Amino acid sequence: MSDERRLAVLRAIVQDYVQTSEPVGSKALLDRHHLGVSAATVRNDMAVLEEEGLIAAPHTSAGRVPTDAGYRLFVDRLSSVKPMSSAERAAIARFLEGAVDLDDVVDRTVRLLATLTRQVAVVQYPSLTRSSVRHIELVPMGATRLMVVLIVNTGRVEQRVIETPRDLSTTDGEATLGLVRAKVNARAVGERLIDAAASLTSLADEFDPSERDLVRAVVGSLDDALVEEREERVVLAGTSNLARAGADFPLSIGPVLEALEQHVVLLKLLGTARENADAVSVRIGHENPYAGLQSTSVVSTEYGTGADLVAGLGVLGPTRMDYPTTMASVRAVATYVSRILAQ
Amino acid sequence: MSDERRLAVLRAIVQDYVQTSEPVGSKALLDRHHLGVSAATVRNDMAVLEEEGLIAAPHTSAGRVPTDAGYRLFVDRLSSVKPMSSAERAAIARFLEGAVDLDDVVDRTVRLLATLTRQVAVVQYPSLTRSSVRHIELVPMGATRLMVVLIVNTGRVEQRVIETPRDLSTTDGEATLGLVRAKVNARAVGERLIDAAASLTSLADEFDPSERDLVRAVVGSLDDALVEEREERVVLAGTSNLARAGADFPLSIGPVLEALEQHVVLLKLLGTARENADAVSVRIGHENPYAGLQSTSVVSTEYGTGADLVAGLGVLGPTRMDYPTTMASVRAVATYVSRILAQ
DNA sequence: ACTTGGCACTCGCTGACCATGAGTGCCAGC
DNA sequence: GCTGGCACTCATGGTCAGCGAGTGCCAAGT
Repeated sequence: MSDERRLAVLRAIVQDYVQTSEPVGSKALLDRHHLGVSAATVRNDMAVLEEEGLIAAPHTSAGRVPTDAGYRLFVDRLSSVKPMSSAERAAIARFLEGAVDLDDVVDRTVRLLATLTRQVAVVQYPSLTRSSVRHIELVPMGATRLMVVLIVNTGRVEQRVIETPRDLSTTDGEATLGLVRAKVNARAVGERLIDAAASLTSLADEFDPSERDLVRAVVGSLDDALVEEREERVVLAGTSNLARAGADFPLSIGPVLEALEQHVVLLKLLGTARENADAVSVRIGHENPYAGLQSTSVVSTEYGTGADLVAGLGVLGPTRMDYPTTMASVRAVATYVSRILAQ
Repeated sequence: MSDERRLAVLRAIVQDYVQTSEPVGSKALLDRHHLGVSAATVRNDMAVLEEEGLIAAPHTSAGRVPTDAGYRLFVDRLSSVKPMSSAERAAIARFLEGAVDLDDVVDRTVRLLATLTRQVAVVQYPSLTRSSVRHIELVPMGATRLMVVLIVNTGRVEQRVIETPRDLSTTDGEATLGLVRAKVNARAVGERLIDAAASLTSLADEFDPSERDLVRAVVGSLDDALVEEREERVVLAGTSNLARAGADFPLSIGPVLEALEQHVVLLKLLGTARENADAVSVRIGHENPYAGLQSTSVVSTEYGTGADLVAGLGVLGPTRMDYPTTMASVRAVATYVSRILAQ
C-alpha cells in the first residue's frame, strides 16, 4: 500500500520542522516537497502517522511535529549519514594536526565538534581503565615525602604525594627507593591498569619487614591512582549553543545545564553508547534515561587507537536536530581524532 | 542635610530589589523598613537619587531599580561583608579537607563556591608563572623517545614527549641521560618558572658537542612547558544557576554563556581583580570590559599560599545579587583553600 | 480502493478596548 | 523640610471579536 508514501511524508515533516522549527501543515508541506499528491491525501496520511504515534499536533488546529518515535524512525530508516565534502574533511584534519599534547588534542576536538555541529560537544578523556602502565616514577620531595607519578600509555599522568614512614634522604634510603622503583616498574609496566593494581598487591612480601611500610604506602597510592574515577573525565564546549536553541526546550535550559554539570551522567551517556558497534549511536528525547535530558538528543560514538577503543565523544542538542549532518560530523571527528591519537 | 537618609533609602531599595526582584515603590518600601518618614518624603528622596543616576524607573509608573552606579555605592559605602557563622566556616573547611590532590582541591573549591553562592563559580588554577620548579624528570620511552616531566611546587605536573637525536637505550645513552637530568635539576629546581627558562638556555654549552642535540631538545621542550599558557586554566561550576536567574538578563543568557566559554576572558577578569589589595573585588555591570557580561557582576579575590599569591577565584551572577553574602562566601572560600594549599 | 476538491469547524493568535491599581510628581499646608 | 492629598501616567490583565492556518470528513471522481 501507500505505506511508502506515508514514510515519505514523515521524512518531509521531519526535514521541514528541523529547518523552520514550526509545526508543519499539509499545505506548507506541498509547497516545499513535490510529492505527487494533493493536500487532502497528505492529511489522510498524517492522520495515520498520528495514530501510529510518529507525529503529534501541538493544538487542534496547528501543523504536526515529529514525536520522539518519529525521529527514531527517521534516523533508522529514512535518512542516511550525509557525506562530508573533502574540503570539510581536510579542515578537520588540519585543525586537529596542530595539537601539542593529549590535553590539547581533547581540547581541540571538543571545540571543533561544537563549532561544526553548533551544539554542545562532549568528549571523554581516553579512559585509563582500558589503558596500560607505561612507567612509574618515584620522586623524593624532602626527607619524608614522596611523589608517586604514574604515566599511562595514552600520555596521561597521575601524581600523588605521600608521607613516607622512612627517611629517604640517607644513602640507605635512596638505595631502597631505587629498589622499590625498579620492582614496581617490573611488575606494572605494560599491564592494563586494573591488572597492574592486582599484581602490585603482594609486592610488599618481597621486601624486608623494615621496608614494607614504605612499599605499602607506595602501592597504596598507586592503587588509588589506578582506580581513581577522576580519570573518567569529560570536557564540554558549545554550551552557549543551548541558548540559541532556547525555544526548543519546553521548560527552560536549566535542567539541561544541570545535567551537563553532572559529569557522571555524561559519562554514562557516552558509555552506554559503546554497547553498539563502532557506528554512531543516537539517543532521542525520552530514550535518555535522565530527567532533564528528556527533550534533548545525544549523538555519540567511540574513538581511540586501533583495536583499543578507549573513549566516547558526542554532541547533545534539542531533539529537533539535523541528525544526518550531526551524525556525519561526529563520525568524521571521531575518525580523525583516532588517527591523531594513533601516532 | 538629609543626605544620610537618602542613602538609607538607597540601601533599602537595593535590599528589597535584591530580594524580590521587583521594582520597589515608595509605599512597599515603608512596609518593610521603618524609616521614620512618610511615603511622600521617600518619593522626594527617590527623585533626587534618580537625578544622581543611582536608581532608575523601568517605566513611568513603576517602582525604582538600582543602576550599576547605585550598586557600586551600595557595596562601597552602604554595606559591610556579612560575617559567616562558625558552623558555615566549619562546613567549608571540612569539605575542602577531603581533597586528595591539586585537581581535587580546585574541583571542590569551585563546586563549593557555586553551591554557597548559588551562582556561577570560577576558579583559576594556581598559576605556574608565579610558581617554582620542584623537580624535573626524564623518562625514556623506547630507544629514541623521551618523556620530559616538569613538577611544579604547586603540585601541578606538565609533560612532553620528544624525539631524541640519540639512542638512549645503550648504557652510554643512559649515562648521558643521567647527567642531563642531574644538571637540568641543578639549574632549575627552586627557580621561578620564568627564571628557570632563562637559566637553562646556556646549558648545552656544558656538554660535549655530540650531546648538545639531546640537551637542546630537552631544554626546548622545557621552555615550551614553562611558558605554555595552558597553565592559566580556569574551572567553572554552577552554570545552571544562570537559568534560575534567567529573568535577570535583559536579552538572554546566550552572551553570558559565550563569555564563560572564553577562558581568556575569565582569566582577565580574575587577573585585573588582583590589582587591588587582598580584599574582595567587585565589578558591577558595565564596569566589566566585556560585552555580554554587561548585565552581570563579578565578585573575585586572590588565593594562594602565603606571600606567594598565585591565582584568583570568584563568582559571576546578575547585577541583582546579594553582594554582602556573596562577598563573604568568596572571601571565606579563598581563605580556606589558601590554608589547604599551604600544607 | 484510493484520491481529490470542497466545506464546516476548531482554536490559537492578534489587536482593540477597558478597568484596575501601583506608583509618581507636585502643591499647599504645617 | 516634612506631610497629606490629588491628579495623572502607564503597565498589567481580562474580555471579546476577527482572522487564518489547519484539520476532519464527506461525496464524487478515477
